[in-house]
Amino acid sequence: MDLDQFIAAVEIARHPELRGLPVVVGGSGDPGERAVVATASYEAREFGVRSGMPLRTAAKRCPGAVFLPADHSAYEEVSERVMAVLRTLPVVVEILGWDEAFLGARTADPEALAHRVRAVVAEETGLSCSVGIGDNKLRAKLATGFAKPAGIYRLTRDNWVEVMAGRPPDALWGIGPKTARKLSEAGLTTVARLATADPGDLAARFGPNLGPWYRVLARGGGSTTVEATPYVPRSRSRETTFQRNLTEPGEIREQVAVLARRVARDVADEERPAARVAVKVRFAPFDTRTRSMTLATPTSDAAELERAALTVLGRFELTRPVRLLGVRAEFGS
DNA sequence: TCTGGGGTCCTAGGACCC
DNA sequence: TCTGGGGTCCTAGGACCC
Repeated sequence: MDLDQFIAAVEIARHPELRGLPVVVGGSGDPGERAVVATASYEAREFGVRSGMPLRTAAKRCPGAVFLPADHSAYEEVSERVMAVLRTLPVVVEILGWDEAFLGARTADPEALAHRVRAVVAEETGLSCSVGIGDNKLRAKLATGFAKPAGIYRLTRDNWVEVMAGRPPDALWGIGPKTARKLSEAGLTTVARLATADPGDLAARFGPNLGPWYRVLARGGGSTTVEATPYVPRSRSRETTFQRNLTEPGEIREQVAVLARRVARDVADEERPAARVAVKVRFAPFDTRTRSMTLATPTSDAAELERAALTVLGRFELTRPVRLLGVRAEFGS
């Protein structure tokens, strides 16, 4: 189940006068700032506005769009309501993000179940969603994409080859633009070709695990286990892109301390100590580096985490303007 | 006018140990 | 005078996803 234009839909629900208009959500709602599009309504997408695009670019492509600030807590609240509705159905719910979940079910009539999912979500939340049906999670996930918007689509071993064979490898979930380019350099320009590629050659090009895995993906393989077990985070992080680059070392240290204290609050909420601290520095124009250290003893103490972050920061040479700083805490295994 | 924020997992090299 | 094989941990970076 994947909610249609989720963030834009939440905004339209509470600002009904925006229905039918191009709406772009992202940053603090000022198209002039350093920020990107979180979601664009379908009307804005008509103008070529896409998620991840700088707000400035979106404003150029669609000057008439309504720009709204991202309101994370509002989206989280609506998302939780949707997930609660899904749990009232005879399915196992595995949350994949704010707007997505795997629904595990055995049924002779998956389309009937899918219609029910769409109807119940619409009745209880007013939101539209799409449902993909698959005989494993990969196929269900891809089917959801074909179901959009507001539809249902079935992708199984029966129609996998017919639907997928001629598509480029980055149509698969887990193969992005970089890997697609490397695959095409090896002559692997379609899912069909990747499905019959030599596993040894793939291992040599992409690593012992990833390489052969790509071939499995191309054959439509994947897990069928849908798990409702609550998600246990491996790390918590905070980062900020500054509207103006930082150049003063003292200011950089202060901002890292601020981020470290926010991360420490998140760590404390987890009630598990952090075992590792990493600092990210993005130098202008866009050169990103990370440094990290394993703590002598895992800790949740804010002062200790701040000290560790500043120690790691000290290993950077801060002679260039900084556009982003980030602090991440990793939990032990 | 460049390019958010919050995550996960994999890879590879070096250190270190037995 | 030349040196193996296996394992784990640490670290940095890359790629991908929502």
